[in-house]
Parts: sequence; structure tokens; C-alpha cells
Amino acid sequence: MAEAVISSPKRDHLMATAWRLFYRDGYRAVGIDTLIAEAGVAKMTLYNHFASKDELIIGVLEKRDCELRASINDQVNATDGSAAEKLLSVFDWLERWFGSTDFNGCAFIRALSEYPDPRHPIHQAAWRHKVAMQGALTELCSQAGAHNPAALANTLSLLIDGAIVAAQATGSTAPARSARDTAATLLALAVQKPA
Amino acid sequence: MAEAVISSPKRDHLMATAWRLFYRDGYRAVGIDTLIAEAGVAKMTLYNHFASKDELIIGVLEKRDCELRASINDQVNATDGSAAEKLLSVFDWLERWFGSTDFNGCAFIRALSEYPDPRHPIHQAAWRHKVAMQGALTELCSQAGAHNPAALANTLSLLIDGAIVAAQATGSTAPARSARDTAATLLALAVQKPA
DNA sequence: AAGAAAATATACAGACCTGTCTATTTTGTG
DNA sequence: CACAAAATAGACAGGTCTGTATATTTTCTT
Repeated sequence: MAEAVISSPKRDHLMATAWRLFYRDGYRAVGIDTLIAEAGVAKMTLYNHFASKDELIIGVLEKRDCELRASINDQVNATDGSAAEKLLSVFDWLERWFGSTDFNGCAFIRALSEYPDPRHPIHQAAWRHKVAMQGALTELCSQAGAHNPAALANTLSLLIDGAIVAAQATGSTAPARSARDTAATLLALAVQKPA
Repeated sequence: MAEAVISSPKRDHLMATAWRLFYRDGYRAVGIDTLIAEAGVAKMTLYNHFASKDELIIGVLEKRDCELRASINDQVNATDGSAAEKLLSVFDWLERWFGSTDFNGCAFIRALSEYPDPRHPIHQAAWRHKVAMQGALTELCSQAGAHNPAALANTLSLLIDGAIVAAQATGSTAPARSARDTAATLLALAVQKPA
């Protein structure tokens, strides 16, 4: 018995294919027929695992949210040195991401773009990811000794999202370096000064 | 004779309606039939003025690019005070924008999101806007006395785009304030120090 | 008022969209 | 082996999509 239904090979394979196509081409741009053809799966298999395309998109985003945060966490844990160095290593992670061959911007920013209505469940799923990321960043800022960790995390979030957009627009990894340098400056100020 | 075709009432009206719908709902989400119904115009009128939906989108983006830069320019010129204050007034402009009822994120970031292929003409039109904005920002940074105006403008761009994304995700104007505060700090450092 | 240009309504092509239904085959388990 | 669950192919419904064709009417200019 054990939980059942929560995971199955077909379902996982469907989610992996969906992620790849949605991230490459966009959510509205990829149709169900394209998706199942690429996954090599019958249409009813998809609709037995997901109630609708929107549910599939939300599932993909939630899975990506988990993986992303786990990956960043690994990077931080693998970084030796001070809490400040750990925090800044997030920007090294960014730089590697920007340089990867399939980098195509942030799936969550793109979801916000394609589903701008705040009441739309996909919009909300993307928003939840942003909140979770801010929370993780705040924790890192706190450990790095910032006097106002939430405020610093908030500002670093702006830098990160801005860098992602710039990297997507230009195809360069340089924005990660700019963001990292600025983050280092801001962190130094946030540790010494209360505001 | 005089130039002809470059502007006409129908064409302008079509572009205005297209802008409103595309910005509200997304580029792929709005169909031609919806568009012409909303504009109260025959389909052939649209296709006599624009070769395709993509051309219409590009036209809308280019018009928006002009208007946006003109609006920011007005804000800067209307701001009395030092060059630094003029530069920072861009963030006041942002805050007003975020607070406007029809704010829905950045049309260009959303275009990048929906048309991720760098070879796509819509993607390229959005990219051109980003370049133009950086140029204008660099000029302002230079006048404000930054030792490396391009570098500062680059960083401020990250803050601005990050703030736009955050404002879109949360529906709050607060990111403009965070970005402004950080910009003020960075500007002060960039004026006194060479790097 | 006459002729040219622009805009109109309408139908159409051909493709794609999400989601459902059914009947059959495969797969996994006791 | 036998039974049940899962996956399959394929058709189908009812829309929507972009773009074209055509024939008519309106608008502008001279």
C-alpha cells in the first residue's frame, strides 16, 4: 500500500518530459499532443495521472521548486568557510546555472508572465516558490550576521531575479558576477551597520 | 503624400487595443479574433496594417519602448536637485508604476518569457529595449559622478528588473523602496570609490 | 459628383487546442 | 494461471488559432 499514487514511473517520466518542453518553449506553447508524443505515452495515461494541463504545470513547478532549493542547499553545504562565504556561494551556483546549455530563465518568473492573473493557481504556485526562496535566503543572511536578515534577503532577491532576467535576455553569465559583487558589498554593510 | 502609412487612426487604435490586451492577458493568450472584436475592427483591417500577429506584437513593444523611455525622461527632467537625485527619481517613477491599477509586470520580461528562443524577432525586440534602458541609465550614472557609470548602471538594472518581478509576484509597491534604498547606497559608494 | 482608397462582413481553409470515450492490450500480483 | 489494474490506440467533440479570399460598402480626395 504505502502512500500509493504519489509516485509512479509513468508519472515521473511524464513530469520530466513536461518540464523539459515547458521550460524550453513555454507553457502555452506546448500542447498536450506534443507532450505525449515526446513522452511516448497515451493521452489517457496523462489524464489518469493529472486532472488537467494546469495541474500538470503546477506539479512540474512544485517539483522544480523542491529540486532547486535542494540544489542550492547542497551548494551552500559544500562550501567551506564562513557563513558569509556560504551565502555568497549562492551566486556561484547562479553563474553555473546561467552557463548551462539548457538555461532558459526562471520557470517561475516565466509562469508569472504567462499567467498574470494573481488568482490563477499557476500564478500562485510561482508565488509560493518566491516566498520559499526568500525564507531560505533570510536564514542564510541571519547566519551571516546581518542585523536585519529579512531586509538583506529581500534586496538579494531583487539582485538574483534581476540577474536571471539579464542572463536570459543576453545569454551571458556576467550578471551573476555583477550580482555577487554587489551582494558582497551589501553584506559587509549589513553586518557592520544595523540598517 | 508625406511618409504615408506610418500612422493612421485605425492603426493607432489597433495598437492601443493590442497593447491593453497583450499586457493584461499575455501575448499567446490573446487571439486575433478577440483582439479585433475588442477593437471593433474587421480582420482584414488588421492584416492590411500588420503582416502578422508577430509583427503586431513587435510594433506594440517598440511603441511601448518609446513611451516608457519618454516617461522616465520626463520624470528625471521634472526632478529638481542634484544628478544623484535625478537618478534616484527613477525609482520613484517605478513605485508609482507598481501602484497603478493596471500594473502587470514588465511587457518585455514577459515577452522574453513567452518567446524564449533568442532568434525569435519578438525576443530580440525585447532585448533591444533592455539595451536602450541600460544606455539611458548609464548616462544618468555618468552625470551623477559614478567612476564606472556602465558598471553601476548594470547593477541598477538588476535591481530594477528584480523589483519589477517582485512587484508583479506580490502585488506590492514595496520592492521599489527596497531598490531605491539600495541604489542610493551603491551610488554613494560609486561616487567616492573608483570601483 | 466621380473615382480611388480604405474598411467592412462573412466565409473559409487547415491546423491545433484540451479533454472524453471506448475497446483492446499489456502489465503486475496473488 | 487467473484476475485486476494500468496503459494503449484511435476516434471524437467542440472550440480556437492564424491567415486568406471575396464581394460590398464606406470614406476620403479631387
